[in-house]
Amino acid sequence: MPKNADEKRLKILETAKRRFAHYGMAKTTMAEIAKDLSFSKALLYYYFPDKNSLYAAVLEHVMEELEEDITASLKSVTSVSESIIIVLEKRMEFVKKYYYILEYTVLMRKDLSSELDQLLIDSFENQKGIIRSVFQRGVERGELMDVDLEEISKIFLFSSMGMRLVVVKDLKSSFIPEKEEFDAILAMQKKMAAIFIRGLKA
Amino acid sequence: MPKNADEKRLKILETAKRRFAHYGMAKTTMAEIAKDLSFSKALLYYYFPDKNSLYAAVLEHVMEELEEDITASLKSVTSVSESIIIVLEKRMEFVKKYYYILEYTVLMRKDLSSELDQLLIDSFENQKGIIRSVFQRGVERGELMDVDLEEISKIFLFSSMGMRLVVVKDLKSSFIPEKEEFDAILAMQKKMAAIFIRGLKA
DNA sequence: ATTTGACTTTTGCTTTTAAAAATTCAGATT
DNA sequence: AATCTGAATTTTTAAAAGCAAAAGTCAAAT
Repeated sequence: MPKNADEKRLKILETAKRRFAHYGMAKTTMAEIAKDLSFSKALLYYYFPDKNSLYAAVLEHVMEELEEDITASLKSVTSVSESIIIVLEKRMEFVKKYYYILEYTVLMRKDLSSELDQLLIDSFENQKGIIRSVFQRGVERGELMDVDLEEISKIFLFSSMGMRLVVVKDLKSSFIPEKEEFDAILAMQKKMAAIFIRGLKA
Repeated sequence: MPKNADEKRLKILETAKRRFAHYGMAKTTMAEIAKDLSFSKALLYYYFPDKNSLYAAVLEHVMEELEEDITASLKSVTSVSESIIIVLEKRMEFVKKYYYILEYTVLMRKDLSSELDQLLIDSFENQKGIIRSVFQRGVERGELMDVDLEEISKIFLFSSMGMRLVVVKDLKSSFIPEKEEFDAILAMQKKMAAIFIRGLKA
């Protein structure tokens, strides 16, 4: 049972997350979220100014979760190759788990509130930062040659995210991709990463 | 002045190409094409069964032009790096020139006639074939290590096409990308290619 | 400071429908 | 017979109207 305001806010966030992850933004109503919690609809508006902000908060929450997860997993690893594999795997794991929240939002990038849009940009920058620090450690330990880290991490991220998009374009009829498709893309991303990293070796 | 049927067919194709490249499929009417040529609308239907087929014929024509252009340019080059750069440059040149016909069609991949869809698949395979033969020559001359050519060329193509898509997603409001955007993507693709190829060196 | 039920405003569908565009065809022309 | 056309027909598209559902507001209660 929530005791104070902050806890209640969090409860709303979690319930909304479940709904959004399963049905997406458009197919989730504020009334449904309220009903799940046995709150009044108006209460949701007491804690969040509007639906968009609630969605943005959920998205932010998910992205923080991903970042923390990746950062924690990277602690125990040193080589660039292993690190990148972990990043790719974690990312795909989250994409699978929160498909509607993550990819669908990215795909709908056009006609998105500027708030959400900024969040996606931040997320991209964040991912790039993670990649960059991985490469940076590689350079520092002499594993990789000295390169423009900012540029290289951007290029790497574009390549791997891009591969994903090429395949998404292919998904004709069905809407939610199959597990096999996720796996196939991940396999390609890993292969690409291996070649890419080899190409950066000192 | 067209003298026979084949010439007239070609005239139609060229006029349609101009219209489609400039205004896209949806904003080009059969009546307009006919008017450009001072033909009757019905005559277009004598040479092409329907609008879709005409569009498909135009797309095919453009893709053949691209392939021939690339193949010819590759004749004089031997190194893998130079070859890939040529492929990337030519491809971007065509994307710029026939923006609506090429990218727009790819972007609209969903809800496309199966005829057009097949054409895009063929085009993709074709591009992959070109890349593969470049890599193959590299392997044969001992420049590159021995790899699964089919797989590697697919991965390379996905990466470079994907980078393009990531950026296209970014294009918020405006519809036709600026020259600078094309150039920026091309620069990234080249950089990625350089690292990728280095990663494949024997 | 929280919470809600009742109320107002927006948004997102159908349905309607008129115009535009695609497509067909009977017959003319070469 | 192969080409070609004007006119007619069918299909799409796009704007307008109506309506139900969902978003969002607010005065009053706890």
